[in-house]
Amino acid sequence: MSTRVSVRDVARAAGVSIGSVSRVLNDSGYASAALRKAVLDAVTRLGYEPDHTARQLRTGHTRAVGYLLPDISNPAMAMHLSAVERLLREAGYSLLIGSSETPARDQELLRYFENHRLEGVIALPVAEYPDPSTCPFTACGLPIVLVDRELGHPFDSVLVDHRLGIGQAVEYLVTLGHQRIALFASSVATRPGREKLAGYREALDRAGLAFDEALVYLPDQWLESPRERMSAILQLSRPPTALISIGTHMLSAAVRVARERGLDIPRDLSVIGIGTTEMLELMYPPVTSLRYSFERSSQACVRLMLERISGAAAGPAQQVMVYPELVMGGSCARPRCAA
Amino acid sequence: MSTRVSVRDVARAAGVSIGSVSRVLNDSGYASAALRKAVLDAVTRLGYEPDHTARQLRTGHTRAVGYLLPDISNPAMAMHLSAVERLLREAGYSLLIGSSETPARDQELLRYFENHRLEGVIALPVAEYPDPSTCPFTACGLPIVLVDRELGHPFDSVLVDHRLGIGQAVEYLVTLGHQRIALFASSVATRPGREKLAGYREALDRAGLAFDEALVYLPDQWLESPRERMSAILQLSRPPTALISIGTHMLSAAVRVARERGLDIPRDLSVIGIGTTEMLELMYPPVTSLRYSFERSSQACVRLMLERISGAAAGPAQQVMVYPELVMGGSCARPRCAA
DNA sequence: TTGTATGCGTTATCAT
DNA sequence: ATGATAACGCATACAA
Repeated sequence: MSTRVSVRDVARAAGVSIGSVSRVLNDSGYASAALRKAVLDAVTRLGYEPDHTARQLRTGHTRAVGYLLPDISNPAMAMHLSAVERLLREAGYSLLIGSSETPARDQELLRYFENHRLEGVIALPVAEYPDPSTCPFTACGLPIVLVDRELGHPFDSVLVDHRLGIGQAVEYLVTLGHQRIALFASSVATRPGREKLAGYREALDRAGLAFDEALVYLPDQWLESPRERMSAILQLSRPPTALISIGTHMLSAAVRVARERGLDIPRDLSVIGIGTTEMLELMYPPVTSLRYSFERSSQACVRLMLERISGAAAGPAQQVMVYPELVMGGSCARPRCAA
Repeated sequence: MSTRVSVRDVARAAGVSIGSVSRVLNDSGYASAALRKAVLDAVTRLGYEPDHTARQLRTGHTRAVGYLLPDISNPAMAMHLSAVERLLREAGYSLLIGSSETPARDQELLRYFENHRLEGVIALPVAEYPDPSTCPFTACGLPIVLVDRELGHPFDSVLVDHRLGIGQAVEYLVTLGHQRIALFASSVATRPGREKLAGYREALDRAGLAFDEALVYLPDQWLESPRERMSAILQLSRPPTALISIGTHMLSAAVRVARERGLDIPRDLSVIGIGTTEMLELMYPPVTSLRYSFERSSQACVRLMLERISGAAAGPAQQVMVYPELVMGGSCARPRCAA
């Protein structure tokens, strides 16, 4: 591999100074038409491409942001990542990804991002830090946009209104006549699970239904699998007639257990999924589900990030709320023996 | 934000020269125990972190590789990406991702990666370039590892033996008594579709069955949706009794059409999916499917890349083959009226 | 309008 | 064994 051509080579070939080359290429300062042409000709002739590393060292900006997430292979996260990457690239930024399965990795990755002089971090921390003084995000000097997480200290963030969404789902099921509704969601250790549980309880209250702990599965650790829990729930003296569940894994496990027991969907069990269409299309009947737009969420993320980087937003942390909607499928019906 | 601490600050605080600081930190050259301690103390006291950009400019290596893929939100690709990211990071490298939906973007991204001085590129090009002289990958000076693609010019690559996999799937169905087997896969414009078609034809030949073009759907453009095609296929005078299909989207669409027509799986239609467990678990009965290990594929990718970067592999391009296996579910049965 | 010179933070090559 | 200094490729303040 021959050594790359630099500004110096271009300057020599064009018979001008390196300063002039730089000025023409960056449209900074004055440059006569003749000089301009000479430089541009030399550039194309030599196939010059500026070295990003050197420019970076000189100007101090990398035009790159980091994306910290617990698990890239999670389909929902991958879709969000995908949209963010596209939007940032359109804005001239590139994306460095880092997966952080543990809180310790959060800190490590943030330091890594800082040392690489990234200009900001979009993050879905795997855990929330109750104490701001030990929270690595608080300590990080970079602009940060949180996705559906709360970290005590106020950060720019894009939040999904899970509370509202679950409320709608529960109300819909109640309208159909359901009184025993199971909820499978993620741990209350992070915002999505916490808000879903809150929305669930609020909606039950509004409907005058009792909250039954036995019907909710919000695993902190996976001591008990969704399969096991679903089995136990179906053996209750008063089993649920409806299920609201997140994601592909939990939902598929729960539904399979139900079907293995001979239950028909929606005749014996109504089901509402939470997630994207794509994955849930596989089920038959198509599952009624709670969805929100990744596109909108990603746009908000990128907007907040760019505003913060450019300094357009210098004030306090901003929150953007994204609203889910209930998309009707064929997985819900009136319970068989409505009370 | 206060200005960062540099080697100079550390040197001053430790009462030594910047050269000594660098030597201690990089374990290069000599350093007495006393000097060593003084430097290390100053480093921790000031919280010094080396600037990656400057180091990069000086040493010429970025310890970063690019990952070029058509679509991050594709679950299979996301899983591969996820594993690659983890393995590379363990080896001290970071990953810059770039999604390229069109061939024009391939070139743009590769140039981008070159200018950013990445040390290599792992790529799943969206299209294959028949003419090596117009292939941007051939022009790219960086080490390249291709994932399940062939680009004429020999590149390091990790390939899946789709031909073998489809062969197994067809043979299994033939053993059950099927004679009309439909195939839904990606376009023959890239390797996966091409190899699948080849494996399909070979297996039919071996079984003494005729190839019927009407039963294969390998869309180049999506002029016709999987739904439409499946509808047409089921209206044939001799409709298929079995279906082999890739991915979540095609498979779910095809299966849904079949079910809407009242067909039962596996009684009226046997189904073999190609992809990962996770997604296909949603179906009931669980779908028999062709799988290969993303972990193994990713490991091979990273190994090839690191060998090429380190210079350990200086010879001709290497190919690593990954073999799929048929995982039994409950979506296949003998055809209703076996000939 | 253009050329020259300095510095970004490191590493590495020289002296000492 | 350690300290001074050049150079990586670029942008820019300043001189011309």
